Amino acid sequence: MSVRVRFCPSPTGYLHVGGVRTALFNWLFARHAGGVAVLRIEDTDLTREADGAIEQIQRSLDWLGLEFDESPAKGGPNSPYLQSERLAFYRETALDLVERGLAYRCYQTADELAAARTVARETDDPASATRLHRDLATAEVRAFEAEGRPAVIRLRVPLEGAVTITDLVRGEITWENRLLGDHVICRADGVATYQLANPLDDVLHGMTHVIRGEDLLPSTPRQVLLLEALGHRYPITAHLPMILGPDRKRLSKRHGAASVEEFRDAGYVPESVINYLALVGWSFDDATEIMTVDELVERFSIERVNPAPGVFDHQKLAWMNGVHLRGLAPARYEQALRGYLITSLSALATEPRLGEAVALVQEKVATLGEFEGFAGFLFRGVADDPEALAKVAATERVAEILAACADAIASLEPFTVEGVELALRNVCEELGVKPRVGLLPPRVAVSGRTVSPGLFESIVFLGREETIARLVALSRAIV
RNA sequence: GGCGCGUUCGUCUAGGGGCCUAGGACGCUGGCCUCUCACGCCGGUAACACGGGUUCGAAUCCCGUACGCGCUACCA
Repeated sequence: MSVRVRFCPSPTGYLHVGGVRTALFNWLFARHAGGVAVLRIEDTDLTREADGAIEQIQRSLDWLGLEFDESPAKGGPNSPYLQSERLAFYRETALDLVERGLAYRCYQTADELAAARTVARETDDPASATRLHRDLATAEVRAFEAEGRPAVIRLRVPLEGAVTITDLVRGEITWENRLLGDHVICRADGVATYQLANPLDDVLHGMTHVIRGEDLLPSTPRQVLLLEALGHRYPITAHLPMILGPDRKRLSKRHGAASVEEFRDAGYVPESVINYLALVGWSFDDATEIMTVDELVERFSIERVNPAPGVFDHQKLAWMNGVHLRGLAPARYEQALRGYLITSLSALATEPRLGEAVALVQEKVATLGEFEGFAGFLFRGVADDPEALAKVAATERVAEILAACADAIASLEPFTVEGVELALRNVCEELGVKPRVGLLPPRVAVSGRTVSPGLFESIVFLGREETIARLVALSRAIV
């Protein structure tokens, strides 16, 4: 049977790092196996739904290039992919289980439940609190109904036996049924809970594997039991390790950037986000780290997933982003850069010569976010940096150097990178100053800063007139 | 409290009984290269949680302890 997996976020907010990793591993697993990846939205709890969350999740996946074969947006042969569109069916299923005695109505109020729980907690049967209405007499049921008490539906979990799974990441795991308790599969308002909707949809969507976070591991036995009651077999599972913050707690917004969009807005490129995330919890071998998406697809295997949780390392992601940025084909770099500048509402976004500037910065910056500060002078005036100004002003014989540079540039022929380099080095030699000293004034004159892309390339990019104008402007500024 | 999972350098990891005086990468750091920055190159730093077993031999297998995390909702 061909592989079918799903990524099923609930639309409670943006797509966070942990979610992306789950989406990515599912996607890699499917693509590697030539199977199908499904995107399903688990929106059974409308009260928790955030406006626009579905669109935002889809947008994030699109930006990353993780294309799902079946999804709410795309549709597919197993519609719907939105749980809110299948509520009636979940309810019927729950009712059917009640009919068959495999589930039952529980009329406990929240207070009663809470009280029972605290008591049961101290006993050797802590799950008993969930079973209080498991065997209600008909008269009692009638009384509750007459009272108009709302009821939830609980699954009648066997008191004996155990559930054992063989997780692809963790191996064999067993839970005793009696410790599980009778969990709620349908709320008092008639809407199914995750414990019913999720496994049922997995069957309806023909899932062969369930690849999800370790936080969901404890709900596996409940879902296995539910599907058994329904006469289905639970898919093969693979529970991925959690992604932690530096404090070893689950990664969240308080640890800094936690959503895909934040990384995009910080100038990260999908190539590196994917590569980095693939490596938290998985590795190919003892040395390979930098990989393209295609290579990841080819090399990914769930067996090599590490069961231990991992700390998200911003620094390593930043480094990796630089590596990918440097390796990007110029056209792709320009595309990514323009996309970045557009979303960050930069005026540079429409510059026609952006592509030419790529060659000057590609080796220099680790994120697209540095572009504007680093290379903005190529498109507008020099940067305003008093410190740089002070530093040139303190340089010996600045005026002389600037004048000589201007002269050299003025008469230079041909006006090429090599030509400019030769000319400026000659200026240094004639004035008897080392290049690292002599090239500082023209660098500040041209860029406004002490740190810049290659000086000679920058000068050629700006052109003869503009360069001379800037050299002159600086000499005037420092006298 | 109960149940479950986990534990190799600060971090991500390789390792699945002898190849390990534990390898790679990020970070930090010394140096080289160099028009600044960055890249690159050479070097350094730093780990098998602890205690018992099993075995000729354990980072690797088993048990226990400790610690961490997750779950313990009419949230997913």
